[in-house]
Amino acid sequence: MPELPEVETIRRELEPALAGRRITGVELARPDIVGWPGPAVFARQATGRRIDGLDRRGKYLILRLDTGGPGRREATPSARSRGGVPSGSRTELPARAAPAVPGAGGELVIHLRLSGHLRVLPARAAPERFERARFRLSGGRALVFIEPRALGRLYLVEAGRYPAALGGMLRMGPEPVSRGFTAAFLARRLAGRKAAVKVLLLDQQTCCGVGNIYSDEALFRAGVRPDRPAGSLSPAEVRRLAAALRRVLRDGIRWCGTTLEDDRYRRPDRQAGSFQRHLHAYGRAGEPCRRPGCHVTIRAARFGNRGSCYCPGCQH
DNA sequence: CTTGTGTCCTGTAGGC
DNA sequence: TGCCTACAGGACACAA
Repeated sequence: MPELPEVETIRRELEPALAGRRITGVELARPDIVGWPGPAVFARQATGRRIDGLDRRGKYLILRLDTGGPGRREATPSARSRGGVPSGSRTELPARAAPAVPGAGGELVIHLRLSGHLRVLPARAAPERFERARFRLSGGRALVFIEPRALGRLYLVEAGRYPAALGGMLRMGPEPVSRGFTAAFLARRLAGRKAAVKVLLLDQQTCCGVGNIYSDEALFRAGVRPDRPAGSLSPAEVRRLAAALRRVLRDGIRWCGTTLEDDRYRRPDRQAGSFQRHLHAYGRAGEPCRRPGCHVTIRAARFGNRGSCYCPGCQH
């Protein structure tokens, strides 16, 4: 499942292929994956705009778009349907100039949720299995959004102006790989809370970009059990946890993310990431702890309706 | 404000 | 073989 390191890997690997390209058309195989605004408005307003660069915030990937203002090239209308696609299963929207959006340009925000993938393919490539949306680009290629579970979402907003559907973007805490993410900040977030520390780590207001894999790994590295009441951590444990979060996420980026057998995450070029080789806790229930000298069996448990794995020998 | 639960969505795995 | 259920997971809505 794409968490911060996976989304950051995708951002880095897609940027060269996307930056400077213009969106010449949008096809929505599943209009309901558009979270904001309505699918027709989304497609119309995305069309014709240039991708200036890619950003990431937490698990959100952001395609920075130009203003769609003066000097914008009129997009080429394309009613040509692609071969082999049953008409009707796909909403083909006419490409038309969007009304100029005032201000600093737009953002095409993508959340991959649990199983979303992005690929850059020849524009006329046959539809991928589970393809939900396709952005045709200048230069003869297309950005394809593939999402088996259809929980992932696409949003189109004016830069920085997030609707309620994207309110999490505004409430999100500091980037855990940045200097703004300090032990003092984490301590404030955990102080006085009775909820399991694992549950709070998954809260994007506490540690944005963290999901189940990296929270389990950070807790392992910090030597803290996931079910500890958050407020019960000592200052030293909070410091270890803040450092572990930062390091585990950086390591995840260094190894280009975690690709498990279920293939829920792959890099845009279909290569696997390799952080799975460095996992100590996540997905290892029933296997022996990998820490030298510790052979305790990794245990599985559920907190806050979520699976967790931890080592009873290393985590207290 | 905090905490817990339900919802979305669909492929996969397991039981019988 | 085939149906059924449980499960996975992130984010949000809602209830207590």
